[in-house]
Amino acid sequence: MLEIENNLHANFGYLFEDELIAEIQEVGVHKTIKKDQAIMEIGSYIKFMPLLLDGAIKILREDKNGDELVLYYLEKGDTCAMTLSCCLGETKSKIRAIAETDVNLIMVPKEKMSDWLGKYSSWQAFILGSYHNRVDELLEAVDTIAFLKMDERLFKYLKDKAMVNHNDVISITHQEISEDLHTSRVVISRLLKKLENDEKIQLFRNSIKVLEL
DNA sequence: ACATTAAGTGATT
DNA sequence: AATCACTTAATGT
Repeated sequence: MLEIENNLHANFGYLFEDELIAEIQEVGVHKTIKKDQAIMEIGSYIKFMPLLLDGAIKILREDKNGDELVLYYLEKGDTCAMTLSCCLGETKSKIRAIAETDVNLIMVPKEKMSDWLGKYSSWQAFILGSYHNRVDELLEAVDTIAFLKMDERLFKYLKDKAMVNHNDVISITHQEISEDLHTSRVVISRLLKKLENDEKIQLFRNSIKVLEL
């Protein structure tokens, strides 16, 4: 429990007043989620708002055929923007969230969200700020998909992944990458080979090392 | 030794 | 950039 308290202070202390931190501790539930576990599914209602303490979360969009597309990652100190709009509007989630790494987070009941908006200016700033950040990241994702060619998208994907994992060696198969980027395995294999020839990455079985960060 | 899975490649659209 | 068809290489049983 002490650990969680320290964690809260470390990640959100510079943002929130002590009273707010205390309230979060009171009503929030600490949760640990293992790598690859789903945190939020498309169509599900949201009852809690997550505050990320540790780890990274992958945010995906999915089409009717079940094909996925990675939008962006959440890291410590972030919260999920989808939750914000869902909680306020009582709508279903339109995205899917999967734990990229083992994740530590605090679930805050959604009722508290609006309570705190009036009560704490730091909370208001945080909510507005993270909403702003998410919109930015979403626009970046749109740019990436619309304007970058597949090879650039792929390299960006690898760099982002290395970043959130704090590790330049990524454990993944070509097949899995192709699913995240919504393309085929053959295309990924070929582009990866090109990137390796350009000495931007090194290829191994089941893993890739990113050289240029 | 055999089966399975991951990755590399040429050809076609 | 997608798909097919095939090969090669690594790994599991």
